[in-house]
Amino acid sequence: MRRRAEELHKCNDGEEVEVWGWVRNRRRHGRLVFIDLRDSTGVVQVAVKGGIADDESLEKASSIRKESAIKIRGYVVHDPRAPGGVEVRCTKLEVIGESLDDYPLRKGVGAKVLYDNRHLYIRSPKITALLKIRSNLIGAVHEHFRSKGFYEVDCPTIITAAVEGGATLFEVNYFGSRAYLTQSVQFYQEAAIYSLEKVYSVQPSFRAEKSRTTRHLTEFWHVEAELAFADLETLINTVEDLVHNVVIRTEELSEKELKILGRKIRTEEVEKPFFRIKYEEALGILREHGLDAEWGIDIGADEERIISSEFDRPVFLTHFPREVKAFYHRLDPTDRRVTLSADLLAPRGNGEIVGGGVRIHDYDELIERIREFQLDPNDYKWYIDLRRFGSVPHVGFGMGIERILKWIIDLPHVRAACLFPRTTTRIYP
RNA sequence: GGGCCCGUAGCUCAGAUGGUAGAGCGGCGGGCUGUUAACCCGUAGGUCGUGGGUUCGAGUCCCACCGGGCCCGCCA
Repeated sequence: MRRRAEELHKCNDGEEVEVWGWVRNRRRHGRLVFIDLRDSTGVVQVAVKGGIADDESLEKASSIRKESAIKIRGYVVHDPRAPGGVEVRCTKLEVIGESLDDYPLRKGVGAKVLYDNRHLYIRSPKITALLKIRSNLIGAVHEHFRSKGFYEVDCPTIITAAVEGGATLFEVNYFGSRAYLTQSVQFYQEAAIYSLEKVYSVQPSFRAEKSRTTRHLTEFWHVEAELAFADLETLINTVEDLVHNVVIRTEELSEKELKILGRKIRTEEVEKPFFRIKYEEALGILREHGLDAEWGIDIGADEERIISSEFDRPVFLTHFPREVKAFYHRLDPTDRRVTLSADLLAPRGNGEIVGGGVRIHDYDELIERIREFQLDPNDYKWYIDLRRFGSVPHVGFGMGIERILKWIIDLPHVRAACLFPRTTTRIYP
């Protein structure tokens, strides 16, 4: 009977099993060969011994290359000398798909080799664990939104006008006319709330900015949501619930994978409530740290680090000046210098993980803000049109999957959270 | 767009002050029935990223380019 690597410790001594998988490593001792056999559930040691296995199997075990796919027939033995306390004594080894060359990855290879061989590197137990955690996290996002009455919508990724600015879009030749890859599905979701009221999506966004830091990807997975009949307070509570529940749930689902990675998700970091400070208060904190924080400055990486190091839980930064936020942010009716916006900073200098705010629902205010940013209202015709037919106050936000992962499992770079990352310098494999 | 750093064997790296190259791992051959990134013995493998310059002589100094990494701006 075929067994998975992770099931073998539950088997009785002497139980006959088949294990199918890939040769992770091999150690030869003459007529005794150890194979670390890997499948999607883990790694198990196979002992191929002369006298137990037939000579053909022993010879094959002795010469087989790393990452060859093989089928082992044998019996289970609990043996303290085996890693994990259990191994399979092989009676018959069968090759399914042999490695045709020496495997290019081994201990000690550098980041470039690993990313050049990402198609192979993702087989490693650590990357396998990481991909499972990512899958658990995205599952938790869907669980959360569905339990809160949101509908999932699927929005186009080929668009004609920018959401943020103009300079950071990837251009696409669309049958001879100019189109772009989307940076955000926000505008489409804003349309969808007039049908479904509460919507969310998980899909890729594209940013062409030539940013080369450990927090940037040119293609990243974006959780976005939009809510009708909502204000800033509702937005903040919605984001707080989402981040709290998703991190807690991911930790629950990923116990085994976290052990493999040697990581611990600090669930105490997502205890509610998160901190909430206004832009103006943030300037005060910066001044206490000796910075010349004038009204109107944007909160950059250095500033974010200072602010987030003041708190041991995530911090909402709200009420940014109108000049530093995109045109669609609603101005605060009680102080028109600022927007009703909220960014969420992760602890320990992990920076912005969520950006959101109240959207402008008033027709005239939207036109005014588009002009203020020297954009052409004709580029946003249908978006503006939404304000002409039953417009309601609404809010929305975007959250970066890879940034959440980088934060909660201490990754060195957001690209480590991707199956095949896309950065300014990497589009292959 | 701005700043800093790196490129030497398949991989990870060492090669002060200029004198034409080394180690470990991996590969290959041999040995080994309890290893855990196995070990032991032997062995092959490099126009030093590319192009140009300085010099009697360049892996080493200078310039340009290519490839990669980090930080900032910008963002999730």
